[in-house]
Amino acid sequence: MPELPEVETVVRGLRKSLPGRRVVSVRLEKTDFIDDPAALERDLPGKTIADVRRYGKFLLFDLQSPEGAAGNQSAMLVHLGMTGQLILSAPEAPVASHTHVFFGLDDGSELRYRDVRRFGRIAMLANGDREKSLGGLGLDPLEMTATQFAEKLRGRRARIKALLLDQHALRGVGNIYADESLWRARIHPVRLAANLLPQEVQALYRGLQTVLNEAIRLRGSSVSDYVDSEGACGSFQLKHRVYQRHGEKCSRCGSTIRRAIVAGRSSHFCPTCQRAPRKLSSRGKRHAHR
DNA sequence: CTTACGGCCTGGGTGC
DNA sequence: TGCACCCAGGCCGTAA
Repeated sequence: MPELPEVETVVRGLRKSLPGRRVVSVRLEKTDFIDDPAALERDLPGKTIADVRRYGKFLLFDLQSPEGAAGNQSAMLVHLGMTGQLILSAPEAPVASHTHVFFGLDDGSELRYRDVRRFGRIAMLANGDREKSLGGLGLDPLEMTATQFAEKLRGRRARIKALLLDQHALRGVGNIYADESLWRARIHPVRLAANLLPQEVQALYRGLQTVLNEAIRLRGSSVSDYVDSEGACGSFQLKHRVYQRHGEKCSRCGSTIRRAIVAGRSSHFCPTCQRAPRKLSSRGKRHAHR
């Protein structure tokens, strides 16, 4: 599933060839994941892609009108959801199943959007819409300081796993990198953010940055459908220590990795390295035997 | 306001 | 061969 490192890898790939390219055509198949399909077909052709950027798990295509000047702040927003792919192809290349959008470019190449589950999203953003769509998002985990991170956790009674996944707190972290960074910081996913010790917050900050940077270096984790803009798999899935490794041995202590539902998501952790808290929360339902 | 949780979207994989 | 079921990420509505 595309999270920060996967989206970053796609963006870096697209930046090698898209800036300066003009979109000459848009062809749509299924459109139920597109905010306004008619607007996409009407407004995108003729625009030049000035830049491609990542914002959390979103890709942002900055667009320029041919005339220059007026109405020049438009952009296209893409979220890959769980199975979304953006792949640069030759127009004559075979079309993979579940390919729903074809962007024809002025150099004769084609950018294709493929999404098996269609949990992704595409939207055209006019001048003022950028703030509306992206303004509520939290800190970028690779740009924040340790102090900003600690500040974000302070006083929060939510489980740390839920907070890591909350895009309004941090932008870009998903299930894989939440579990992997918690393992590195030796923090159990049900711990309340406010109860983390300063040195644990520090360890989590470092764990997040280490895991995310290493995952970017290895071009992301290909666990389901993820591939980069050239259709190639990443390899960070080979470095996962807990994610989807339940039943295997912890590489640090040899205990058996467990899986449990936390914050509505399956969570993977080492029960020895990542100690469960005594009390789950103020309305804990555990009897606390022993 | 904060947090928790269930439901919804979809379809590939799994297990019977 | 079929088929019910699980599960994924994000988001939204509801409840406490």
